[in-house]
Amino acid sequence: MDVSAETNLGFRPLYLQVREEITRQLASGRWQPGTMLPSEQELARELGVSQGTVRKALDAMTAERILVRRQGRGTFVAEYEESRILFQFFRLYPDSGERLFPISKVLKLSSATPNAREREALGLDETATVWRISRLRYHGSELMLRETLSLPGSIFQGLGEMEEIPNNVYRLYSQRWGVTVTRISEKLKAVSADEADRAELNCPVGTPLLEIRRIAFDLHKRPVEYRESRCQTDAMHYASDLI
Amino acid sequence: MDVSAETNLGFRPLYLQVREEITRQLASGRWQPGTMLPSEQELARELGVSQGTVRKALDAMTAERILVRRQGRGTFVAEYEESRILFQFFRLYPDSGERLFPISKVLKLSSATPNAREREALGLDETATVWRISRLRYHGSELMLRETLSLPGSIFQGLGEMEEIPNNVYRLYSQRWGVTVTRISEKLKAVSADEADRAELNCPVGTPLLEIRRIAFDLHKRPVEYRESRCQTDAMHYASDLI
DNA sequence: TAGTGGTCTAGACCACTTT
DNA sequence: AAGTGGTCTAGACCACTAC
Repeated sequence: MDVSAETNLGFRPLYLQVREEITRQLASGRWQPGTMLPSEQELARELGVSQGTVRKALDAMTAERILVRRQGRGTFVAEYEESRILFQFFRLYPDSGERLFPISKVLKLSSATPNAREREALGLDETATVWRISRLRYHGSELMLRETLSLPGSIFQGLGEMEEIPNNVYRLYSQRWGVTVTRISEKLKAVSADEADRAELNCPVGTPLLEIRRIAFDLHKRPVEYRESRCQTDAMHYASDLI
Repeated sequence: MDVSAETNLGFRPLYLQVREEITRQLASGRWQPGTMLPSEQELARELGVSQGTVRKALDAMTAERILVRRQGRGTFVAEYEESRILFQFFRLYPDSGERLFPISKVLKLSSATPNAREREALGLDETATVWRISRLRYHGSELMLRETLSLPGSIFQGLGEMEEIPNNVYRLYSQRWGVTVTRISEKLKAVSADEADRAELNCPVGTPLLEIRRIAFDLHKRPVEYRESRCQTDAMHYASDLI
């Protein structure tokens, strides 16, 4: 058999290996959100590759929004500032007027055995536990949606003892547990308001609501949050850009 | 005044100029969808820049899904095959089972003066005309949604004389009018089925429906299609990935 | 002025496809 | 074997920021 005619299956570009190594160091906590990475030249020396190869890795991570590069300043670990949450992770817009960061009011924080949907979304079994956070969210003074967040107890240890859950939970995950949310997958349906919706959202039973089922993934593509939201869309809409 | 301290406002990277030039030639019809572009080396010679600069331009256009690059074969103008439509431009999925390209049944094709929403979406005024295509769409044998497409009469001349509108309208736009859809923006709401929905979708008045208002843009970022869809989501969902 | 990322070039070599 | 895109390197220079 002529070896030269074979396909080289084991091939893995150097810049992808570099990206993985930088991701590993990031996950291990070498650089905190908001801090600067070493310069391209320095990383290249550290890793024993050329500066152009480091650049390709950093560019890929910038495209994934894990890093932020600023010409003349440096390369930084992305933070969960409100503007980023608003633009990257939140697709609900008011039909008219200014966009505001949603205010949250927590109704309940509890621990439970995961139900079927939580198990499937988070890859858990019946022996696991989840935290459940029920909350309402407001756009300004307008009640917008109600939702329940489900979080694996194994990852978010001690969550139940928190006195207050902030509006910006992704920043909390990052600061308290080192969990970096990088990708989100959402499934939408139109549903009818039930009795619970009526009680919490103050709308008649039967009102059409937008139901959003979200799974959030971390740096290692591990599911870390499952969320079910039910949203009134008479004055809001969900925006989606297909590129 | 020290010139060296000023910011260089007029700066425009060469690879962006190259991208624009290639986009211009693409829009002018030099290469049809599915055909191969000249090699990087050849384009570099034509345009008087280095091969690396051409590569950067082609990579950017590939990221925009205008081009498709295949190692060992060449760089091709993206086509509107069904798989691309399904993955890039169509976000509705069955809750279970296989995804199918939606079958369309045209109910009506007419010409009209644009209403307020059409004027705003397509940037038209009261003196313009639009084509309106009303149709039903099926996933297999399952009726999924009803929708109306609105198209500027000035762009899609002669559309009214067509005997049949194919399922894949973006391929039609491309083949017949040289209109290349590259980006789509959608706004979603949950609404209640009205009398017209009942009649066409065969569902009770009051059923929650997912309403999708879509604007499609061409190579020059010009709006070329406005679409309002109303979809039953008891067995389907709308998928959205936030990255 | 020094340091950072961004652009541009040139060339070598690799992986993949086609002939 | 020839031709394509993909990777990797090295170096020069540009644009931007901070000091």
